[in-house]
Amino acid sequence: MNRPKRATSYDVAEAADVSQSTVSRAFSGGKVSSEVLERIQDAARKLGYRPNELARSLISRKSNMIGLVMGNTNNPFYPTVMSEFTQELQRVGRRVLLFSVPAGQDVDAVLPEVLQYHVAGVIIASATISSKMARLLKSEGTPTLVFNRAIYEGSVNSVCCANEPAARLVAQRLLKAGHRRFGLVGGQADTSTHIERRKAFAETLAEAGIAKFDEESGLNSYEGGFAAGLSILGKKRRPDAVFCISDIAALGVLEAARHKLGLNVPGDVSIVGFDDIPEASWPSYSLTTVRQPVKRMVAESVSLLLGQIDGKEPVRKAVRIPGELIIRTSARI
Amino acid sequence: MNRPKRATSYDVAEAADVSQSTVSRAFSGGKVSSEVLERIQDAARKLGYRPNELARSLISRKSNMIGLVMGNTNNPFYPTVMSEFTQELQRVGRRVLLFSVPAGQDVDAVLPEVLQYHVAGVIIASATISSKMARLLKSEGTPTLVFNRAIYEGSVNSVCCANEPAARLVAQRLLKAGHRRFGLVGGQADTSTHIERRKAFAETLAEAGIAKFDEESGLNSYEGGFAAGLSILGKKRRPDAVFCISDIAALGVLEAARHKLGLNVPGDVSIVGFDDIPEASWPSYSLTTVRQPVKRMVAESVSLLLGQIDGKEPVRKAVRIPGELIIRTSARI
DNA sequence: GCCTGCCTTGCATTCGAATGCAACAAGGAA
DNA sequence: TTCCTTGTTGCATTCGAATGCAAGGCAGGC
Repeated sequence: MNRPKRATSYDVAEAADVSQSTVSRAFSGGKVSSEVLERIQDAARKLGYRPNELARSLISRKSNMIGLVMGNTNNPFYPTVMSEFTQELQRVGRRVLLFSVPAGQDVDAVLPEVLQYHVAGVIIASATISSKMARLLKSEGTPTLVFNRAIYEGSVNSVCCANEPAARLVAQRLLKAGHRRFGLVGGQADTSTHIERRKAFAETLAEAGIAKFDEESGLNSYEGGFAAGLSILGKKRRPDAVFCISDIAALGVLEAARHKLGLNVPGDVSIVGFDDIPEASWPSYSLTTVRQPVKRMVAESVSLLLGQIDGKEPVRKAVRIPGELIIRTSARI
Repeated sequence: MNRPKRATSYDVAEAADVSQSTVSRAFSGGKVSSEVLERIQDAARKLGYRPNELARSLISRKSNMIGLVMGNTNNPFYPTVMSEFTQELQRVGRRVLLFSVPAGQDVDAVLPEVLQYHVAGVIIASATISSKMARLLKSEGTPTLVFNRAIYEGSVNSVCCANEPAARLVAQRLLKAGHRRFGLVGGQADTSTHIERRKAFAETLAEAGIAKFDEESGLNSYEGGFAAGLSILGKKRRPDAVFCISDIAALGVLEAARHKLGLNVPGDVSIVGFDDIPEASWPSYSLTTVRQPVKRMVAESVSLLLGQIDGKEPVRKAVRIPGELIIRTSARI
């Protein structure tokens, strides 16, 4: 590999008959007379010169890469999130350095690697952050934002959906429509999304005098939802309403109900999801669900993180974006 | 932002009472006596030192970042691809610098930006590369791989599905099963996936004496497929078999057929897709389709690119991975 | 005891761009 | 004319780690 040497600022400097410093200033917004600027741009164009971002980041001690750490990739909600983040960050001139958390590992393993790249900030989606890592990030001074997980301690910003009012509303509407036996298909038990949605749902039922409901884990995957659906709806006294912590699990439940158990949805059982992934709106499902406004959440996340990078925003902020109940036909509501 | 200074190799050197060079060697596999190595590792642990990847890449003139350029993100096939690439590259110790091609723009706009980061290689997925860019990449000496698009000229490697035999097989099976009026729901007309699949399909029909078939663009999106389905199946003399260039469009066609036009699938019309996205296997769809073996394609892509980076592989290679016809119930076949 | 050779370590330089400071030119005020 | 101001430009240094080369230590062979 005799990799051809790329043109550097020195090459351009020589060609334009100026010093390297001037070339640098020409490309980073410094003061340069218009006549010289033109000469430099001409030379740069001829040589195919573009500043080396690595050198730039090294000397200026600030990179414009953002580390994006993604956990679970089974759930089609997250590809959407990832793609929104990439586009939004790109729009504001930032680059995305992508990390995925390998199945079975946790974020702690990859975060140090992210930091080796001296990213300007870190976004953690679909995963929580241990207090050990929170401390690490703080001591390194790397602004961090956790997406779609609430952080109850530490100094990390977070943006997530207002889970509790949304879950409460779902329970209220189901109750009001006359449902009496409930089921819940959860996600990972230790995530804030699961905990908060479950808690608000359970409390609302309890307030109406319903102390118990069936519960299964849907693992935030289609297959998990399918299995949970079979189990929860296969019983003699099956629920007449099932609330699912994620749409992808809800679709699994729906398929199991219709195609495996021969149930009518919503005739025999109402099914409600959470997320509003694209599939939820397809006619075969027409899933009633809580929409997480991804675009808004992502935009808010990015602006919060950028503010923190620029040192303007307060250190600790937990933003909650309200969800929206989308009524379709999978529930009598 | 008084960003706390991070520990450098000099700090570690001082703490371990060795020179900076020795610290560097300790972290990059050079020769260091075991006694000294231990001292260095102790000091590094205490200081929380990790080598700065940017400085490393700058001096050694090789980064371990791979630029991943993604086009179309509507099609759920690509999130899968992206996630597989991320995991596979991470597995071999590479990082992914992610770029998305903004809607309406082409790859030419983002490639120069990718190169500013002096990535070790570039993977372009879901988009083609102009010959101008191919020249640029060659002159910069950046190994490049195009995924899921055939490249007919230039010196760029590519990995894609063997589209023609697969499409031919679909046509043959549909013919054999007695279908006589055909429809095709295509993707973007200028992509090799569209062109190759369409061509093989058309040729096979022609060989059987069927010169004409209805054609619509499904835009490789659910909505596009839905609209195409309405148009193509809403006619008086509608096709009894529709082949779709992508699963996501096929699902749109299927929904339109069933829920808008009241057709029975496969009773009234057979529908066949291409990709085998997860949704295709869900009972509501049970889509007969051609599976693109994503894992194999990705693994092959990565190994090809790495080979090129290490200077071992030949410069030009077009790998074709055979697809597999997955028979489900959306087609009488 | 001395020389040879290997192994480990340190010194000095390098990658490519940013930036504080000094030098300089041009223009205006006194 | 002289002095001062303002605006450009260049010089020298810096970021943090890798690496060629030379120096030093130590063992083995003679």
